[in-house]
Amino acid sequence: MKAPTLADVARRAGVSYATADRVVNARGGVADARADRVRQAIADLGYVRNVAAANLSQGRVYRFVFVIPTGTNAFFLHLRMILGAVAPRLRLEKTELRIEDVAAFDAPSLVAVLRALALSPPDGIALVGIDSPEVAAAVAELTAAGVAVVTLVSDMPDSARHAYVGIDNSSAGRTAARLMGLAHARGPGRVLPVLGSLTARDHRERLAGFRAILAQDFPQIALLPEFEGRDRAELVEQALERLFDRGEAISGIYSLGAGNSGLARALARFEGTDRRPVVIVHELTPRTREALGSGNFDVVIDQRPGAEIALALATMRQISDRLPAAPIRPIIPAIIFQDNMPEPEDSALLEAAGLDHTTAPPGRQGGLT
Amino acid sequence: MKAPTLADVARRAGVSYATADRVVNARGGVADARADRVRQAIADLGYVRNVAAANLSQGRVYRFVFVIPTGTNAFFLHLRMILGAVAPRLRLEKTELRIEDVAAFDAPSLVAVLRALALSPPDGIALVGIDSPEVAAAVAELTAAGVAVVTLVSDMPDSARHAYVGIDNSSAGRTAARLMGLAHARGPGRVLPVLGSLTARDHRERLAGFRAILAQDFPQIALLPEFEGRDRAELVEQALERLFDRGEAISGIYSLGAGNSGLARALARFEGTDRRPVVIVHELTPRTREALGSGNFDVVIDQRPGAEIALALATMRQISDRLPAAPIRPIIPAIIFQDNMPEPEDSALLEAAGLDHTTAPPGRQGGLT
DNA sequence: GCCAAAATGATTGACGTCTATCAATTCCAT
DNA sequence: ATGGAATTGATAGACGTCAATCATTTTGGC
Repeated sequence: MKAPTLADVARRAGVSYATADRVVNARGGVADARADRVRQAIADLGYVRNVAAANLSQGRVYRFVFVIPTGTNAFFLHLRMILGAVAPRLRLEKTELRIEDVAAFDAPSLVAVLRALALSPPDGIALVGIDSPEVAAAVAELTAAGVAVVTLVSDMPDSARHAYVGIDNSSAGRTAARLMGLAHARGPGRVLPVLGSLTARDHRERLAGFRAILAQDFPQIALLPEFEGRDRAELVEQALERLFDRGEAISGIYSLGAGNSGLARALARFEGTDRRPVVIVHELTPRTREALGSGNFDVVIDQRPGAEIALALATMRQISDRLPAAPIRPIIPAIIFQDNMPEPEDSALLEAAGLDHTTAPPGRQGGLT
Repeated sequence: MKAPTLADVARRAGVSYATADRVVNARGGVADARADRVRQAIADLGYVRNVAAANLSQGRVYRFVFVIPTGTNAFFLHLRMILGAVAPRLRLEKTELRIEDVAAFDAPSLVAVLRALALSPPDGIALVGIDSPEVAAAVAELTAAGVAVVTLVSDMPDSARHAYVGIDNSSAGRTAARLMGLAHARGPGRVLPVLGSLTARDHRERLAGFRAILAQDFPQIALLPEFEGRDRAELVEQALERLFDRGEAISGIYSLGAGNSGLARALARFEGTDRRPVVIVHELTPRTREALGSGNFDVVIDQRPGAEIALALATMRQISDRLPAAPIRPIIPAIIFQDNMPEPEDSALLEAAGLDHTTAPPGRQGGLT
């Protein structure tokens, strides 16, 4: 009834425990015929190695590295904060987290970091994908070396990464278009997309999805040429000021990158009027949170960095444990209005910070603590 | 550098391993003075018991029970399907899942089930809350007996349950109102709420949230009296037919319970016209999925049963492990349009059916969902 | 048919915890 | 002070795996 152990496998295969162990841990020095019998026995019994016992015996520690872009991008700052907050807890689970900095949108820099990591390879690496053959090559080297590699936020589908952890960006763009259309009811409009850079796959995909649905279902809404703000607030602000000054009629703005504090500032001129465009942006940050609350933004599409980190960790651990990979499904983004803003994580994290691990079992002797 | 063991604790407290063990496992028979010294040593060293080692030594199996309402409610059928699909892989993690049936909306029946479970108490129970003192009493007995109890989908805040796993229903109602308002642009309208039963806390909360935002931000939208459809499709269908026949001008429908196939049928008459009301419903099911796809519903608010089950399991396991409880945050519902429907789980589940495991411990650290 | 090389078996000590048993020591009431 | 009870210590076996060692058997080349 209970799960078979490696001893059971050995018995069934008619070999010694030592031989069975040589096979499962690929130590070599086993004749093919015997190795096959062992593998057959594993299949017959449905043996799955007990990872907890294995880790216990080895005193194993998982070493995972997150490679995160530097800069003032609020989303990545948030990601860093969450990583910092979960790190102590993870240490209890024998998992060490490290953050490596990398310049944003910079393939050579990312390659350099990855090559440096390859020198003493960790168990897993999570990185924000960049479309570049050089990066793909570095990833291939890492996976070949047995490192679990997952792309975070932005994928590299043509690389050897084990999995992508993030939202379906095309779907997010379509969702934004649907919301924009809904908000225009059946009336006409002119909508401006603002993005960071078309070289970023996630931005490209969002824009494409957005365009597709607008064209398909909302022909009465005109699409203005997109503005590349390089995720920098000043650039976004200036560009919008210019457009507004020129008297452009803009009924909606879809900001699918960062730099939204610039957007918020540019919108200040509509305060109190009812002529503010419908505004849909990505990522819940202190700024976008505030703009939502004050009624300056309408919708935030948030990729839930906490969920992404949890999934990335679980995925890397699973690969490290040599377990059959579960299919990874995309993260479902949160669609947030002023009415359903989740509590900021900070408070919850603080709460969790002061914990006591000492409590006795609730049953038995009433051990008060 | 490495984590302290119980032997370290004993040494530091100047007691034997046996005594330290008596304290952490509350076996009794330890003088207060000594017990305090042990607890002090635990605090000083930051000792956390190694759950994996403990479970290994005991050959421990977690036994968790989900108490799920019977009937044709598509959401609960879906929940059952997911539970069935995850059960095999959970077995690899020494976790046994059982489903107990209970009549829907029926407090006495739920009490009976809980009392029966109390006879040989499992490690954890997840149940759909019902507001009733008798149920609360039964829950209190279970938690007192050391069972981890979580409410699923609908909470019982005044009971002794350890945690609630589900969405913030009031927030969901507000979100629905915001979407409804957006879709009315600035024009007037008349909106009909359809719900299952006002005795269900989740339904009550959704309705209250919906009303609050409509009243606050969309005064031009009139709120029709809500219809209680008891989550039954025929009742919903008949009621709507009657209203439509009577020529009621209805610009929006918020269906916050089940029975949405009836709603879909009643809406058939608007096919091809542009006079269909804006329709917002809860829960992604085969029916609502189809209605979204064919353009008969506009929005589905889905509480992501898969995420709920994963969080419920992680929570029950954590309580069973006597670990400091991480703050549980509400599940963030998915807001789904025809453009961002996730792939049906079935295919992924089939794929995963063989082997794979991982329930990403999503509640792990505050903020990870 | 001999020898080295390769393959296999047997066994042991970790890892950290739980459970159990038994011996030794305190404590307390009489 | 004495005896019984309560407390404390010491220790061993089990859980399933890994890593290592050493002994034994088989294989292949000549």
